[in-house]
Amino acid sequence: MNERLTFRLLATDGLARRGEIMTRHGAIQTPVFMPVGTLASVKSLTTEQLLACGGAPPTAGGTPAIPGTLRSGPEIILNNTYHLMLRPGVDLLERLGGVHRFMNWDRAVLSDSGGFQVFSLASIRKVREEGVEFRSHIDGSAHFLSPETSIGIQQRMGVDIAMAFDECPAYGIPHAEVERSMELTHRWARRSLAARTGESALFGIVQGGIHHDLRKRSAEEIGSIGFEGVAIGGVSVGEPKGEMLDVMRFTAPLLPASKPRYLMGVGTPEDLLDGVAAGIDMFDCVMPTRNARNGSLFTSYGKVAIKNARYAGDERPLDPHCSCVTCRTVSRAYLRHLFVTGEIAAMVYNTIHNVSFYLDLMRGIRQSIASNSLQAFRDAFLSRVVSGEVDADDQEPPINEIR
RNA sequence: GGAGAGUUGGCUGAGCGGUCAAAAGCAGCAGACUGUAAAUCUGCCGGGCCACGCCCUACGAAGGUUCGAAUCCUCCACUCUCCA
Repeated sequence: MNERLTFRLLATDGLARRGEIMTRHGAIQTPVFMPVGTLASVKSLTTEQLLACGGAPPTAGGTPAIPGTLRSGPEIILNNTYHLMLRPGVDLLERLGGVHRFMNWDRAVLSDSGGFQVFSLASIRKVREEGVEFRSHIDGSAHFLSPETSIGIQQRMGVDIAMAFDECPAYGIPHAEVERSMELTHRWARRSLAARTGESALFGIVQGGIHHDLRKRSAEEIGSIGFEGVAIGGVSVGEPKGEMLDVMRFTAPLLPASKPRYLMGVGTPEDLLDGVAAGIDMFDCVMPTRNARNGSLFTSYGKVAIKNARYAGDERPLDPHCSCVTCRTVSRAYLRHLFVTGEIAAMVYNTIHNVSFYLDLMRGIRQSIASNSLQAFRDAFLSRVVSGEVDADDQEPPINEIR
C-alpha cells in the first residue's frame, strides 16, 4: 500500500463515530484504546501475553458472535520517542529492524513525540524556538529534541503513526503563556510535517489549555495543514475533571471529520465513554497498566482494590463477566495473595485483566455505535459501576450487557 | 557454681530523667494513580471520647528515689553469652 494511513467512517451515533483506520501494520477498529508501551513493552506483559488480552469469547456454537471479534489483543500500542532514544537508542533500534521487529509486534504502533516528556521532566529541560535541550533522567547526559529530530527518530523506529513534536503546558499558567506555547506548538507542527519524509503517518496536536478561544484557533490551524490525524493534547495534566471534559467536548467537533481524532492521555472507563460520545476515535492512557501494577482493577461493577482484606478468602473470579485469562483461571483470593506477597505474577494477571477490560469496553462501545445504542450502553455501564457492589458477600453482580 | 549482657507497641529495633503514646523498618488497614523517571506514592496504625484537644492504660513484675521515670535504685521472674 502506498498510503501511509487511511480512515474510513463506518457509522455514527450522535457525535460518536465508528470507523476503521488502515495502517501499514493492519487495520484498527475505532473507537480504539491504545495500551501504552513506553519502552517497547506494555509493562509486565510479554508480547504474546499482550496478544491474549481481550477478545470476545466464542458463543455456544464456537463461532464469534460478530465476525472478526474473536481476534484478541490490541490492534495498536504506543511507544515513546524520548524514552527509546535514550535506551536502547535509535541507531540500535534502526539497525535491529525497527520497533516492530525489536519487540516481535506485527500490529500498528504509534509513538509519542517526546512532547509530553518536555512537560513531565520540566525540571531538567530548556525550551527554545529551535527545540528542547534536556538532560537524560538516566545518566544526566545532554540531548536535544526538535520537530526535525523527533520526527526523524520516530520514522527510523518505523512506527506507523508518529506524533508531531509539541509543547504541553502545565495546567494553571496564564492565558498569555498558554497562547505563546500554543503558537510555538503550531510552528513546530509545520516543521514536523515538513520533516516527515518516510512512511510513518503523522498526527498533529491541538493545544490551547482550557481556553476555548485558543483551542478553536489551534484546532483550525492543526486541522488544516495536512496531518493524517489530529490529536487533542494538553489534557489530563492536573486540571479538574470538568475542565478536561469541557475542553474535549468543545474541541472534538472542531477537528476534521474525515480524519481520526485522538484524545491523548485519557483516561478512565467513564472518560472513554464521554470521549467517544464527543466524537473521539482514539485514546491512550497508562491507567489500566499502571493501576494494574498498583493493585487497582477495573471491573464491570466498579474498581477493585485487590489488596483489600475482604478478598482474602474470596474464591470468585475478579469479574464474573470478564472472559480474560485472569478471570477465567484464578480467584480474587489468589490475586490478593499474589499482590500482597509481591509476586511478579500479580502484575501479569492484573495487567492482563485491566488491558482486557479496556479492550472489551471499547469493543462494546463500537458495537453499540454500530447499532445506534451508545447512550443506552453508556447508561447501563455507568449504573453498574456507580451502584457497583464490589463487596465479597454480595449477590451475583448484574448481567453484563457489554457482550 | 562464677562473670557479664539483656527483657520497649504484632515482629525487628532506637531511646537511656522532662520536648515519649515512645524513632525507624516490617507486618496490618485504607486511599491515590489519566500522551509512564511509578512492581510507585500517601494516610492511619495502644484504647476511649462531646476528637486540631482531653482522658485511660502502657516500655518483663513489684516496690522505691524524684516536681517528673521506658530512662536512676532495690528486689523478683525470665532470656542470652562466656568461664567452670
